[in-house]
Amino acid sequence: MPPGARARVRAELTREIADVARRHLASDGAAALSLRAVARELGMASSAVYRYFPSRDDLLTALIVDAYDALGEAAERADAACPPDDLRGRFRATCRAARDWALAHPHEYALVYGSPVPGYAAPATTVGPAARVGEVLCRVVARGVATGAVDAAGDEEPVLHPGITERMGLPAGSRSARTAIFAWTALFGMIGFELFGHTHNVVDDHPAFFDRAVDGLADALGLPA
Amino acid sequence: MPPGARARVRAELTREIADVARRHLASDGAAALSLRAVARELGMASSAVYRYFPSRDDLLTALIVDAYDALGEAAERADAACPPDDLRGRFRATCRAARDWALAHPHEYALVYGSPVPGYAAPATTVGPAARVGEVLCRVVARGVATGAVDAAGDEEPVLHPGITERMGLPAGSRSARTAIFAWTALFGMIGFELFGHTHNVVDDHPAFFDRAVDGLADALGLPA
DNA sequence: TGTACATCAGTGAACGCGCGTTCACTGATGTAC
DNA sequence: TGTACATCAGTGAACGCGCGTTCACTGATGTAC
Repeated sequence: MPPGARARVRAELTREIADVARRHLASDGAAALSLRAVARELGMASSAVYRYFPSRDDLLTALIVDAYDALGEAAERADAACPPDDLRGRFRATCRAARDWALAHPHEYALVYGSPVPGYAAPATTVGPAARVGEVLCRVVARGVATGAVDAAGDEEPVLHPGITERMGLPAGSRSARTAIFAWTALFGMIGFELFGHTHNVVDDHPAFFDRAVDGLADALGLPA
Repeated sequence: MPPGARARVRAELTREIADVARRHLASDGAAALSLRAVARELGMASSAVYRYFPSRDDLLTALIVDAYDALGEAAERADAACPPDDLRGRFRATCRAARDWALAHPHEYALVYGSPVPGYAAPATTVGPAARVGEVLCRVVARGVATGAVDAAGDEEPVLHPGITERMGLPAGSRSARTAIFAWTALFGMIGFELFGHTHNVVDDHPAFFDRAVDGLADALGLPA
């Protein structure tokens, strides 16, 4: 037996616990997630879960990281499936992927983009995964800058964090960069409103509404049609 | 004594309970709101609260309605303080009022625009109050339509609920109406992202970022500068 | 290869907590004659 | 104006629940000689 035999079993069960927790999250929401219920479903004593996750909050953190990663990966794959210079197509595909993922995983979406869980402070581990969708959008803009398709003027008073504009290859006072970040917030605003029912009796055809709005954002960014 | 003496005391205490509950909500969030804690703070038996609110959910509903109303009133007042034909000014003032209110009442904002409270179904009572901010924006657009400042073309495939476009005095396939609803979702997207910390280390100057984004939305709506 | 020991997974009982809601009740406040 | 009665506010005990976390423990799995 390899020395990692025990470790592998351990990793397996850790994953299994997280899977069950994710399913509970998906059906009942974050507030209803309980260590005891997860342990019950796995047929083990509630105390045994503590061998794998030191506390409920750590389990929650794992789910948050997983949700960000799943959403981020969906966005990245959609983007990667487009020709690199089809900027508008990449932008559209990324936005759609985010919406599709959110509609398919409403509770996981709510966990990361809804109200902060009371008494829970997100650790640094979540920062990287949380940034993935935004970074896809940044890369689209960066490509546009490189090929000259995106306006690189920087005549505004800077409002963004310097690292963001830098990553897009744009000056601090860039209108394009600011618009990209706005598009990012607007994207999740639309998704959240649809998911949480605020557009009920307001929007009839959600997919079409979304697509047109995304095209409007692409226009604002000056992405070639 | 007037016959309403008892009723007045009753109304007073009902308000007092809601006030305490709102303070608890403001400091600890919706999930932590408990009938017992409210009763404790008021120095009464927890069972006594049931004379005023038949259940925890009814108390929550009252708070939700109050939050929507407070936000709606803030938006309406900001709008009303502008000259009726200063469309861009009205739009800007409404958006800013919404942001200001949200920043001042983060937990109440989260209660109504964050994740849906698990196991809670919003009753019809909340529908009217929930629509107030959106209706202010509709009225601004409607005014623009009346004076000819807003583009009244309707050559798109309709995606909105008919009642919405009707209220703005626009045809079903109106680009302006669709953009207005998009602006509404984008507005709350920005506010939510700022409030829930997603723009931390992304946006440095939030008020300036917000103002420029709002101006961008006003541009998209074609509101005269 | 075989034995002695250390490591680790998992158990089950318990602690202490707070919650929403119900119920039979005591008094006080209003109402009708 | 005074009394008999109904209404209502508020009490306090109780029910039943589920939670996160701790702790001393039993066995099984791996390790070192």
